[in-house]
Amino acid sequence: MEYTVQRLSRLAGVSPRTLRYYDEIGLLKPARLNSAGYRIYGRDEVDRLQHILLYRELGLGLEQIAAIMSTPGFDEVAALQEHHRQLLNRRQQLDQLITNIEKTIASREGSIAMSDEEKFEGFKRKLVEDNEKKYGAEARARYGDREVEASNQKVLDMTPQQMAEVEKLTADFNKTLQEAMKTGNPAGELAQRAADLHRQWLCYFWKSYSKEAHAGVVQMYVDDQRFTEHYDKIQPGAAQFLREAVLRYTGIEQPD
Amino acid sequence: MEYTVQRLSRLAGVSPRTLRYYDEIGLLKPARLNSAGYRIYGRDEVDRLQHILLYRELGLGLEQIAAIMSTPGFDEVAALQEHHRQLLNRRQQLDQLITNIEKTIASREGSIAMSDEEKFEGFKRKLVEDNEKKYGAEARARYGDREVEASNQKVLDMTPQQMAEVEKLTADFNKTLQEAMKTGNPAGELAQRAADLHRQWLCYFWKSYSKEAHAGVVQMYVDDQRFTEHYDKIQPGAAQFLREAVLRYTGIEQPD
DNA sequence: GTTGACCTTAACGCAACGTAAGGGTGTATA
DNA sequence: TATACACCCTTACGTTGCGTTAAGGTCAAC
Repeated sequence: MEYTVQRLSRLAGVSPRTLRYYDEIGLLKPARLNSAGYRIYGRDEVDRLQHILLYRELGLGLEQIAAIMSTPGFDEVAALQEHHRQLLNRRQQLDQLITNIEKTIASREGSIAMSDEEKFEGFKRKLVEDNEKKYGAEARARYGDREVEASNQKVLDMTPQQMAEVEKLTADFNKTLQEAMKTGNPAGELAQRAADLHRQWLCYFWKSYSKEAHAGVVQMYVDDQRFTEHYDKIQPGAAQFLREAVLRYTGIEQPD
Repeated sequence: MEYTVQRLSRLAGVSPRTLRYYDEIGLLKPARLNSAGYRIYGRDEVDRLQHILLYRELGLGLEQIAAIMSTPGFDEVAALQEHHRQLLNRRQQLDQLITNIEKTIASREGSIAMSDEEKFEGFKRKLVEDNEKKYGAEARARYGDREVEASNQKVLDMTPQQMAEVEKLTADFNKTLQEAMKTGNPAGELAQRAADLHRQWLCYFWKSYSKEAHAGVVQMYVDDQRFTEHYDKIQPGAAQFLREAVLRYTGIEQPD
């Protein structure tokens, strides 16, 4: 079966403009152009479009979708299974929101009073969700599902006061790290204070602290470009510097 | 409790920019400005923001949110209940998508085959959803839940061929109506043909046709600005003209 | 009295399209 | 054979809901 833009658009429930746009950005090229330059789509393109829409439905950006679908070892079934899992997750989030609305209705009707913090509970869960979207798959691969769930739960359980403390800690840590880098010495006092602040910070997210895990995570900061970029915003080379400092702090992999 | 932009933003999990933007478009004004022009939010604004975020979570545009929240007889609890219903709806849609993914996985593994139409099933439901978002609440209020559900179900059950027929019918109807308006006579042959096409069109969405309902719906086209605007795009005065034509067609409220 | 963390407005940037504008194509029908 | 009409094309500017500098006031603390 061959489709022109409009036919395919009707089949899939998107606009012709969307298909042209996807062509323009190279996300979904037509199988061929006819003599007059019309876009002609075939069976493969139908399948590809279906996938694109699935990913889109999951909230991924088109660029990310393109990246995922073009990776050489792209395992379709595995990817679908992963998204199946995410959809289940999202349904859970929806349930939370539904509960939240029900509670709100009840409070409007005067039966329960809600604190300011409670009012935003559903949204806080969303923060966790967004984080999941960014780092979830990799984090799970590295640490296993149980660890990640525990971390998420800890964030959800935080009071606003604790949230504020975490933010303060983050700020302190950033400042201290920046100061420490000026000294250039990852073994110095400032650097060790930064490492300690980093440990404190981690303890807000981990159910238990270990030196090994701490050393592991800063190693990841160096290995994973996204983390590197994040820390390098504080100052170029920050991820590297932090790793050196934490290795000394934990006493693991003592350099000679 | 009083909040500055950043404090409130942290409480609610949004950015300060978002709060300033909401102020800018008049969606959420601070309770007052302090002597230096700082925005100061109070308890009422916290509540209002919570509502805004709830609506936003439901996928409503900010303009629509403002409209809903500013209508004079705005019944908060009723609105919340309406959204509660929509959330349940959305969960159903998610379930549909999950089913679709499961089917896709199965088909990738070679156990079943999917038709091109099936591949987009979950997404077609989204069309219905979007429609719901626009007109759902009012439609339900006017016709009751059962009628609306039935209509949605009919759309979902449509084959692509039927969808195409509907579109053809829509085009025919638009053209005929336009022609009819040139004659200026809502009782004329062309106008009556337009009315008949309109009846046919309705039959794709209604589980049963009645002259009374037909007359009622064209009256609504005139009363409801959004419909009026839609039909007036065909030609100014189209909604009015169609109403006259259909009243003659159905023989209801015969004018003298 | 000077940091540093807040606040302000103004303005441009962004994704993912929607929406004309201006023009070619193709086929059915008068 | 002409012409109508439903398609198709590219180009390009508009939209939503903010993110992100830029350029500059405010204020509590050291």
